[in-house]
Amino acid sequence: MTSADVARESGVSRTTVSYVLNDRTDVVLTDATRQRVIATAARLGYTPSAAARALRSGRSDLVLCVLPNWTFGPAIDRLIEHLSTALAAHGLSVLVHIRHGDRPLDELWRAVTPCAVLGLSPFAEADAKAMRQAGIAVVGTTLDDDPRPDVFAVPQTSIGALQADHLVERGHRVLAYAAPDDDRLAAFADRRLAGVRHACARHGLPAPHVTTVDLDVASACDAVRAWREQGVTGVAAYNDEVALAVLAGLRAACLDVPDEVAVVGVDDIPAARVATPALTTVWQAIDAQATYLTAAVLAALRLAEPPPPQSCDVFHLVPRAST
Amino acid sequence: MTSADVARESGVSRTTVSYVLNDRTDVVLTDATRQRVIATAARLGYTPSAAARALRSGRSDLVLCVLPNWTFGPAIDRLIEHLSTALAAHGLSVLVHIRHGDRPLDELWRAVTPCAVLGLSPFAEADAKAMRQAGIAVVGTTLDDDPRPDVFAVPQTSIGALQADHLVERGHRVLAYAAPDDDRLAAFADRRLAGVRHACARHGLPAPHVTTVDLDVASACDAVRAWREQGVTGVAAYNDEVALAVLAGLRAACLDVPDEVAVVGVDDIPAARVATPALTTVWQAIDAQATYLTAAVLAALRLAEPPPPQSCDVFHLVPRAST
DNA sequence: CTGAAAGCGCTTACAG
DNA sequence: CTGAAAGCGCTTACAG
Repeated sequence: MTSADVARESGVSRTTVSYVLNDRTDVVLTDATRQRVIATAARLGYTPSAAARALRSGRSDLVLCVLPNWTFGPAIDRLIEHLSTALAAHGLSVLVHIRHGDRPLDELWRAVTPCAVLGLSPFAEADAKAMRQAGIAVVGTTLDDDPRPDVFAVPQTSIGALQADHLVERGHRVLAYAAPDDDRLAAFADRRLAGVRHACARHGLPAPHVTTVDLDVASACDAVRAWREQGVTGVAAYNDEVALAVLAGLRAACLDVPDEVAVVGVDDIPAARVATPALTTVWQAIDAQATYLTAAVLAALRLAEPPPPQSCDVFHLVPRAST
Repeated sequence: MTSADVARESGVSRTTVSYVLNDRTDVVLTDATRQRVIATAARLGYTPSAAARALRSGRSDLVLCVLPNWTFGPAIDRLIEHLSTALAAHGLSVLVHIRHGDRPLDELWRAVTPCAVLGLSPFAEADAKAMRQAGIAVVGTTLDDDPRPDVFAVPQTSIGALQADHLVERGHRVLAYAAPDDDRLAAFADRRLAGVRHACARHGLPAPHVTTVDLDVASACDAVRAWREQGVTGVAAYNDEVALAVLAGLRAACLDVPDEVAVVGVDDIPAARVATPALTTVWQAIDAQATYLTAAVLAALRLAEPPPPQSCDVFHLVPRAST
């Protein structure tokens, strides 16, 4: 089933079929011809060969979304869903690739020949350059603020700052940071910790006590006891899972939450809401992020204007009983 | 950077380059020539054009993995990671696509021209047929037992049965099933419930009381009260999130776990271990599943023998304090 | 042992 | 308004 079939069946040339199906308004064709070709193509169930098209034009309708190797949260899931839907409206299909190990990225994008690559974790500069040279639209991600329109900024420091500010507002003066026991998360954890640290300095408080907390009660209990000896009363956890472990540790150590120690997480996972006490957490406006990302991809493809600068307002604190 | 460049630089024809780079052992070439071509290709950083290759051969090195629209758990995440690594050893790249809405699948696979499509939720028969006709290796999934080697069976009923058997073993005679409030999960929830139902019948117990439980305390509390009036003492929850909500409901209703009511979940998410009381749950042997899937894909591509029949032993009960 | 040539299906200058 | 032809980069019979 090729464009030649559609041409023969419609009584026109392949050229005309191509013009019609690609909606080339700059070339003059009778409406009757257009209708006929479209109808024939539909009747025959014709789909242009993506391989041939990619070979010819050097690009495809595929958007490659490269994910880092950290655990998917429901957030990423929803982000991709939004993105897929929005880009589908422009005839683009989103394909997700989960990066693992240090296998070279170029093998992949060369194999896919996407029109755009969207990295949800930072790219190596060499990779980004190579892709751009190959004519691929590149949208990268940074964990910090970044004004460039082709960079998606998820300012992790803001998350940490939000957590710390909230604890300070609740009257806590000695804070701790509960870090995750997972190397893949280190880059994120470090940025969030930097946010907590910065906020402490801003409020004239001592630097936060940093402890790695495994996702089990014993580890959390140890951490809690150490913190108590240091006078800690407020804990910012890397995410809700770590925060729930901390809550369990506090329970095991018979400490009252939030009167003796307050805890704040990040993500607002379902378990946070039904924890005892319900967990205060930071919620991300995934929809707003997805909208920005979509606009950034379309702009990089010159299919739309550059997106308006990203709103800083993508994080919200959800106060609950744990603080 | 094309194969012509490599040919010129190596002083051979494009034919020879193609033979060497595709490891055609059936054609006789001097070792010296092979070495030279390989070295030149490496030096020039040559990567064959996937588009041209796909156009020529009608297939690519891409394996398209189609995911359903339900929330990713860490399980899916790890499954894909295993799969990607194993298939990469055969020169195949895994690309993930998350299906949403009812957008037609054929648009996607025609655009990607993968050599294989792996569905992690069941395919429509028409879709599977169309893909096979296009020469694509298809590996499907079913929620039930299935002996076919090109079908990945995740017998959801076994999960429900495992939960129910455990509760019965702990002495419970009146069971409830806590269903999720998410349409996308209905197919899974129904199969798991069928497993619980079947187990109850097998043990000569009344059918389980089925209640939808939202992920909040109020909803869970209502469900718990209703169950108590029906004499329920054992609850099988769709997954750990629902189970944690049930635990919260029981706490709100001042019922003791496990003495008055026992709860068992599915997935073993991190929060399950640190819940109060720690949540009994069902754990899936993702590694075994990934190994089977890999073998199934390779077999469908005729790159390996059909995999041995799937072990039924992919689920394990993790007993903790909640039962 | 190696090379010239055809052809995969498409798009697009160019010539009617 | 429409068609014949070139060419994207590859693989593979076929002819030396």
